[in-house]
Amino acid sequence: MAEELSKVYEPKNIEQQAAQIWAAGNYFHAEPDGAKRKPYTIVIPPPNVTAALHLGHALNNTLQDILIRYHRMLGLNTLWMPGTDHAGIATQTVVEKRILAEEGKKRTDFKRDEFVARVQAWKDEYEVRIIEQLKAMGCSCDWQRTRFTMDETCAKAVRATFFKLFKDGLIYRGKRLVNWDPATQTVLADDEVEHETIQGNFWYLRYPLTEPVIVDGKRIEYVTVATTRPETMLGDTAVAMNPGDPRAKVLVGKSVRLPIVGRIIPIIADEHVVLPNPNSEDEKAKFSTGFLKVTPAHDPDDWAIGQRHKLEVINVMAPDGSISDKFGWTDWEQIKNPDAENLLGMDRFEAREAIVEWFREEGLLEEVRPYAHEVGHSYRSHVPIEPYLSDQWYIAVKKPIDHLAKKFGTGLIEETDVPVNSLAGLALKPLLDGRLKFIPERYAKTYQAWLENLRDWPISRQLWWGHQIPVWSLAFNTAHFQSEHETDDAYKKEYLKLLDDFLVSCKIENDVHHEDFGEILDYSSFALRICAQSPKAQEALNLLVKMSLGMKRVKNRNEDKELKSTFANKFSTDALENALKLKVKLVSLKQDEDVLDTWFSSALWPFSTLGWPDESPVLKTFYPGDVLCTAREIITLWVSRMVMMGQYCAGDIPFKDVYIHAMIQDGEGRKMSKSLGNGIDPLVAINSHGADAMRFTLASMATDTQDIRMPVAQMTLPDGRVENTSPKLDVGRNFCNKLWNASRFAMMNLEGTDHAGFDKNKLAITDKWILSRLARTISEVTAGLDAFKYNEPLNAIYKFFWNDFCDWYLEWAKPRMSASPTARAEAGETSPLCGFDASQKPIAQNVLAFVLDQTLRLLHPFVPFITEGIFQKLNELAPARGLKGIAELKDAKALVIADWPKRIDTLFNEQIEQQIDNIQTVVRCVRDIRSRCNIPPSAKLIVSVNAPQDLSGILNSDAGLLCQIANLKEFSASLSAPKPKNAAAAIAGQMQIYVHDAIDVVAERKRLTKQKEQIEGAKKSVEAKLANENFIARAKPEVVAQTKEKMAEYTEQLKAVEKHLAELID
RNA sequence: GGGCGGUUAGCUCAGUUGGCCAGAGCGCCUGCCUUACACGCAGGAUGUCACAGGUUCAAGUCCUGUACCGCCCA
Repeated sequence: MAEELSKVYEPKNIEQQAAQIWAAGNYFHAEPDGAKRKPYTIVIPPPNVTAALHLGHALNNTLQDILIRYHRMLGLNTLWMPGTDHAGIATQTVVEKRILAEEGKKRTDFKRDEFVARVQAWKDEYEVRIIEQLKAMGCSCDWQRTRFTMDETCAKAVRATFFKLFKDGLIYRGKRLVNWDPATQTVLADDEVEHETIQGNFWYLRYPLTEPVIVDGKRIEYVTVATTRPETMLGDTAVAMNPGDPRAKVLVGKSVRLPIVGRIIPIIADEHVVLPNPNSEDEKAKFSTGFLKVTPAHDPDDWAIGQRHKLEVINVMAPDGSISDKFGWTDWEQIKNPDAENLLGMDRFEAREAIVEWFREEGLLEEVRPYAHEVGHSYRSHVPIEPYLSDQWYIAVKKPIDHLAKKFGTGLIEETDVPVNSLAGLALKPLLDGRLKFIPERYAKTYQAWLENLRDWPISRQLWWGHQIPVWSLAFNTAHFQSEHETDDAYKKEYLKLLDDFLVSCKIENDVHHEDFGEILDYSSFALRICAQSPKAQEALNLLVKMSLGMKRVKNRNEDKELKSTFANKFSTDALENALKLKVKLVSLKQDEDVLDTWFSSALWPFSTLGWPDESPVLKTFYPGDVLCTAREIITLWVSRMVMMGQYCAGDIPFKDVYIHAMIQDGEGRKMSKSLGNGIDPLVAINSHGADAMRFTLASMATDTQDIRMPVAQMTLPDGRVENTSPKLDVGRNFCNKLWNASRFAMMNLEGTDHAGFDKNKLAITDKWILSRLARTISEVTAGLDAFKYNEPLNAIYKFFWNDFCDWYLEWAKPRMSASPTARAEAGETSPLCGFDASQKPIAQNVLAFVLDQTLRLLHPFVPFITEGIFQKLNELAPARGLKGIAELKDAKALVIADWPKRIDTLFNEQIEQQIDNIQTVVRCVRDIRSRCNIPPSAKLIVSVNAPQDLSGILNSDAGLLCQIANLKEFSASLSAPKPKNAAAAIAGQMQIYVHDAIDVVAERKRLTKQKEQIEGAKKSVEAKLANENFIARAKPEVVAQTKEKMAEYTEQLKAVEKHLAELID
């Protein structure tokens, strides 16, 4: 059977095989077990359904899988919750692009639900691909629990949370400047704005003062503002200057007449204004006049100034970026003049030219200076972004929540303006208390600083793809009541009564919450907003919406009739009656068209996926979770919000540890991206090198730095495609191949292993040595994983497996396991020094099986497929693998659920490790001489060693090991061993090693001279230390002692080298 | 503008609390198809630890400053 194993590791087969075993055993599935085992939970950062996974995802998920598999083997009840994110704007955008490219249609050519269906189809396709990719990477997620941020389970949590927030008064509507793309007429998220440097101008415009003033004896008629966007001056509502400006005393409080427009606007004082300084390095100071035109509706900074000074906000543009009086030019009626009217309808850039020209003609254009500056551009249409004023929904993050005061306390968090019982406080406090930890620690700062300076969270997006905001606005027409009531309050009372009757008769009064009256939409109506939590309440409202529309469009009486009967059936005839009563008084009723920010649903992910708000054993067992593993750009966007919402909704932080991993870059330190074409597709990596190889490479690169570079190289695949891969992947593949072959070799020798024949008293020194090394490795790997290290434990296993186990142990074990003494004799093993003891076979076999078994377990979290494959074969060949009296092992059907190796302190053996180290040194010296003197490997040599008595004794007792591995025919060591004539000599530690009959004098001299220089160099630095009185006096005693020992050793060595060199000259 | 990193061999990176004549893998050079592995074996060469100061008996490691590269937030 062992012969069937291929000579080269072929990942495909073994990946399939292992995946089948895991699936058949359903090992990834977690169920509550009544707290028999400690639970361990990780929720996946749900990948966007926008696109397939890239290498960064591969890293992210590999690291999570390592943690998950490790903890599963530790025996915890381990859940890795998988799923995907709908990624609102990103996904909608890709789909829009594709539809435009393939069908020439725009989003607005579809009805909303038609378009959403198209996005849904995209999502279905990519969700499948993503899950397949994760599986191909070996991720051991609980696939049965796979969630999607817009599925019914998650939607329920979204509704419940929104409702809770709404009820707690944390949700409100407010105005905000958004990134507006006038070409496609959509809002863009900040990260969809690309900053480009533009060669533009500063235009210096004169604004005449309404009354001239005298400053320092000079009469001033106007102030000059500098702007890069003259067209926005139409919306100016103030001119600001720094209060520190010497002219401010006189000018602040005065006003100017805005050219073209004629609006009288005040001069105000604001710290934000940069003082002019023509010699400054600071560009802003260099170009500043000290006067800043303030346009709150068209610039974020000006907006802030406007807020501080309660300035009027005047929007002079239409959504397409043209100058318009229709979208918030509140004083247009007063302004209206031919010069301004001329500008209406002009594109913003046309208007810019026209306005500059106007100023020039009027003699108000003081100067034009070229200026290079950053301008935000739409990543979609590439036109400059327009900051545009619009209404948005917000969550108040610093508002205290009364009913949480009992649990979380009240008051401000020290040195902040964040109330403990506000959303921001709920997220910040656990960090300060040490309950929430970041790894690496430095990222805690990012988190903390963000929360401390947090502004209210805008949660609405003008998109179609996402969770539609569950708020319905009603407007009542006061005209309907005029005969009955005289005061507003009386109207309100009646509206409320009508509404309540409706809600009660629908039995949804507990599922909705409405804001107080108060917002006046226009002179003839009042409005209120209803937030509905349950699908039932939403249905009632939506039916009411439809009925209201039907009423107005009398054309379809059948439809209207049908609606009514549907309503009556779903609710009751009573309810219908109330609905109709209500309907009559309505001017409008509609659901808010916006959707929620994607991060809103993501924030709930750690508990929405577990079925919250339903209290179930699953939620109880697996929430709160343990670790979140993600990238650093997500700390503020996502991590903070999960903690916030976890506390607010589920009453506890969603995880204790946040592991932040590095970002993968290409060899030049650039982000991997589609546009640069420097990305690596994980599936290509898996196909070319194997999933385990990819994981190995990624994990070995995972240190706590912030970036990791992965040189990208093109490679032709077997099917002829040319794809990006990386030479770094070879590292992993080579390791897997080594693992494969060493295991193959081991298994060739394990057939018929006599487990009972093991006797711990017969362990060879090499057995004790490899077990000591193993014990060390187990404790290093375990400690490393517990500390969220990946590269260190992997390195430790790599060294152990390759440099100890394969390079030395296997070589030494070969003869012990070979068929028979006769066979060995035939193979030329005749030296009496390499004696053969038949009783050694089961000892070597059992140790070999044990060490291989333990190695597989240690490696499994990193390279799950190959280790599972080998483990299965090992189970067939050597089913029992413990070492009687040393380490017992429990059987495991599959490695994925096998026990993690236990620390075996009794196996540590410092002395034996030292002993083998000496032997290895001798062997290396012999090999070095062999290589330099061109002695063929096949030549059997005679070697003697001059070394202190005790060391000589040890070497002599291990002569067999030396002979075997260095291919010697004779070996001896003694205190007084002389250097034979024609021998080459090497000096190492306290040993002088003589290889007899190696007579290349030239090579020998070269070698010894070099060694002499080396020793001299080392001696010199040690001498210098010892000559320094301060060193003797102040350094730690053990360091001084160590240095003295070294000094003695170097002195001896130098003597020996010099002697050998002298003899050589003779 | 604020914050956080990085700069160590040709390349990609380790280097724990200062004790190091500075390590690994790849690449390079030499010799090997040695019956597990040429995706391998054996051996070898390779560094002003970005720069300038400082602290210390001792600095790649700690402190200050400079330069360059990168990321995040405004």
